[in-house]
Amino acid sequence: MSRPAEYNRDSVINQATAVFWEKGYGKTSISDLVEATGLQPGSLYAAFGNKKGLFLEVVDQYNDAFIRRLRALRAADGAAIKKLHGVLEQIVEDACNGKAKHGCLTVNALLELSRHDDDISARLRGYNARVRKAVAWLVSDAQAEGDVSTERDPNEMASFIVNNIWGLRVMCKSQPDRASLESVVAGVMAGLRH
Amino acid sequence: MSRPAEYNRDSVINQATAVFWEKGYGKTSISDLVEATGLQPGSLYAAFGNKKGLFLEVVDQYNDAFIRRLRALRAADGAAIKKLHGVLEQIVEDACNGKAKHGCLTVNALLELSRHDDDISARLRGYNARVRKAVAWLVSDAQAEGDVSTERDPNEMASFIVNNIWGLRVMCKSQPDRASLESVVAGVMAGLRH
DNA sequence: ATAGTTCTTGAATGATTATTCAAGTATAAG
DNA sequence: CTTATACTTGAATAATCATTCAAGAACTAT
Repeated sequence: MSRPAEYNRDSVINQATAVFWEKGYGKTSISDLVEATGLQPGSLYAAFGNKKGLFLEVVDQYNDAFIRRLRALRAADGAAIKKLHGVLEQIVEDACNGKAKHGCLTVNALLELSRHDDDISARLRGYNARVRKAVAWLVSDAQAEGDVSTERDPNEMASFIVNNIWGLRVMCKSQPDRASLESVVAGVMAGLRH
Repeated sequence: MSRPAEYNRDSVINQATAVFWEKGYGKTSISDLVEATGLQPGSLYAAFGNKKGLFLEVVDQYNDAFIRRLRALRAADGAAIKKLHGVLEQIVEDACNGKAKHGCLTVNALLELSRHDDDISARLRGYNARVRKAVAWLVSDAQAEGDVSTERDPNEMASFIVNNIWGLRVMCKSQPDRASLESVVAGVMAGLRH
């Protein structure tokens, strides 16, 4: 019935993710995206509407991946407290080996755009709520297993954990030493136990 | 010998601070700064070199003010643990009453520019170290007063506190409820005690 | 083979940007 | 008053940007 598209939508999004992650939204030009994806401006606009539309799909895919990881973690074997510790350690590890030198796409986007763009800030707020929920389930498990204080609500403790995750993702942009990051993790674990 | 300048340098920096804080670096145009300061482009460039030069002075002034506040706090009367609690509560309060709806100028700048600009990221790294030092002194006082666990180094505990400060300043951009923020503070205090 | 549909191309558009600079202006010293 | 010096003005410059669109290309169904 019609000419088939030559590109694969998911891989275009992945290629765009790399550019947005490295340069940020404002500093990524359509030219950059044309170069990274191999699509001409016309095709990009036909497929995603505009620059913001493409960015929203990028952010969605990125966020969904993180939330899926958290949910899969809950279903896996092992103590919940170790899973929580592992999430934080992974962030520290990524920060140290340079994998996170661009920080977190979501946090970057939130700080860059939330002032100017209600679509994006609403989407990121919703994402934040889902992450907190996923973490709260892990906290709840850990409480049931006796590894986390039951004095406070799992949702409140999840806020505390997520706050530290976001802090770490800011911190990792200033090339910190591992000791500083590890002491953040130690502080979080101490805060959870009591 | 020459025509005297009609502007006051500090008040120009203050006016520029308001614009950069609200709009971010990239979205602040020279036109915005001309409007806010009353200086024409030529005068701005004569006084500050370029947009980045003005921004650096803005960031320096903003950071120095926060560090001065921390140091003054140490010299003031009262228990150190209450001072630390007060710093966090102030951030929560600002986040709730909308005073911090633009977040933290420094964190915003770090995330927006650290990838592209070594001058700015180096400056912000130094600033981070000074904040951590000032907080570490307060932790050290609180340990001496018996309100904070002595099991860990004051510098490490300061990293944990600063991480949460940065987290809060990210969080406050997504219009959170007060309960979430308060539970962050509760988590930090629990982490310090044990 | 033809018609219909969708995809691709990439130059053109119009807006916005940081920065420069030549001309004009105000002050102080001689 | 004259001259030297420094500040102020704001239009001009040259670059970059997101977006559009008309023309050409590829595929399917009939």
